[in-house]
Amino acid sequence: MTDTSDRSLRETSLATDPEAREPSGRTSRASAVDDLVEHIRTLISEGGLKVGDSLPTEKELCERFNTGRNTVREAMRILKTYGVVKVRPKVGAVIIDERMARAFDLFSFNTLEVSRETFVDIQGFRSLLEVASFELLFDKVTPEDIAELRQINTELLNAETAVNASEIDFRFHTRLVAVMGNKAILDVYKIMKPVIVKIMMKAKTVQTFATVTYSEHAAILETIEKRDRTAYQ
Amino acid sequence: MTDTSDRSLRETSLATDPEAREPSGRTSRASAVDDLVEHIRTLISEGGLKVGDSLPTEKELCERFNTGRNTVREAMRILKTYGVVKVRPKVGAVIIDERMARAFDLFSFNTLEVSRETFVDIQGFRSLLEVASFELLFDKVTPEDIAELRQINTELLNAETAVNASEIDFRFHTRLVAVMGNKAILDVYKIMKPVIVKIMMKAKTVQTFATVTYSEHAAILETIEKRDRTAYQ
DNA sequence: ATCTCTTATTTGTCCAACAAATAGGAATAT
DNA sequence: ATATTCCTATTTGTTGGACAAATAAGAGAT
Repeated sequence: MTDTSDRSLRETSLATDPEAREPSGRTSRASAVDDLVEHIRTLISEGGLKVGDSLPTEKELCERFNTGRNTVREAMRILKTYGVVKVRPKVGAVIIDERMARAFDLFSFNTLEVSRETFVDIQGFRSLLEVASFELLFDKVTPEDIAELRQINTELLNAETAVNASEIDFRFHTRLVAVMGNKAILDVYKIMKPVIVKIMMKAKTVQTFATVTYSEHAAILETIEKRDRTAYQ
Repeated sequence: MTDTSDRSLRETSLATDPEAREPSGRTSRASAVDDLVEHIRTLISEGGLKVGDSLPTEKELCERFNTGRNTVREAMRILKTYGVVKVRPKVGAVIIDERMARAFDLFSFNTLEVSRETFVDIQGFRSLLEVASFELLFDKVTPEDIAELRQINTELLNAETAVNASEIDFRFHTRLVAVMGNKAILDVYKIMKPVIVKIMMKAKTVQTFATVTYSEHAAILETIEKRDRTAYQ
């Protein structure tokens, strides 16, 4: 960059402190990337940057912190994964705050199989969520919502596989939750999708979906339409 | 790597589908890095890899998916940030599952303020959760639970700062949620802790915590003890 | 058999080049 | 003068190569 002589002695003057920089308290002293993330972090807080503000360009960050561009990119990649910045070509990195959504994204990363306990827990969580939200639905639901829900439910009759039916089933319930207009709840619900779909598929055939599940949905819609609160449960 | 001729035509054969690969449903078609993350993800699930197993080396990933090493590194950086892999020099990347810890890290990133919408949504979600869980509590709660809850509530009287009081307040509610014995709900609740604490602190002084909040908690405990379901709401 | 040292492999960082996207200005047409 | 189109410079996205740092595994010495 500015001078080409020092490859090995990397910036030591700007480093805050070598130890205990990692959030998780890793033992090893921070890498250049972790250092840089920390620097950018202080850059944001000390500079009083808020959502919507821009960060310096990659090149400027290279020069300012005397580091290579790939290092800058890896640091930015971390921030992007955190949901703290959003990067577009030519525009650069602007600060956002989608950390909540990203936090829930973590769980959609279903590389590991879901343990039986988690399975049960999420099932409980789901029913809790839906029962609780039922009260709210009455105040929020519109005829358009109901029409759309009925449409989705109809698709259930034409589903060819159980997997397909589960997806539709999930869409029905997601749409139901969406009526509440609470993004946090919707996010959580979406994140739990893989597990929920599994739950729905468990011990259900295509016929079951087309008959039992369909009827249940229809009953729910009727109940909502009539605002018949006591009929639920 | 294997062939040096094609710089521009990047592998299209292995790509699952270009659209709607992002969890958050972004519009843009996936970048090479996002593609690669997806590939590695399927590599893990289809290969039946579990915690402790190793991923291919960076070079092997380059060759297998016909991509540059920096792209591989950015993809791995995402996985590291997710808490799904742990990378050490010479050893390579081994699969871990520290997603929960990483979820907490997200909000320790306290440089940003929480946006107003998130604020409102979380508040709604929280009350929903707690109202809904109330029913379940009656069946699950033990005298030990109540004693512990009362102990926590007492601490509220001795809190010196609003921050301190908020923490205690959160601990009370967390403990309440914990009574349900549903880990999924508890996890979600913990993840939202920073936001919830902020909500609790908003427009509350230490006096408020010591009087109003304390009384509310006490009332909740009494209600639970009496199993007086109708008294709630 | 145990220890030490070397070596080969792998990740970490930097650099340079080019491709792709695009914001902003220049040139042109109306 | 205004609007449209085109061009250009800037910035991010991707690739390849080089070297440094860490270290697991094997070779060699005791």
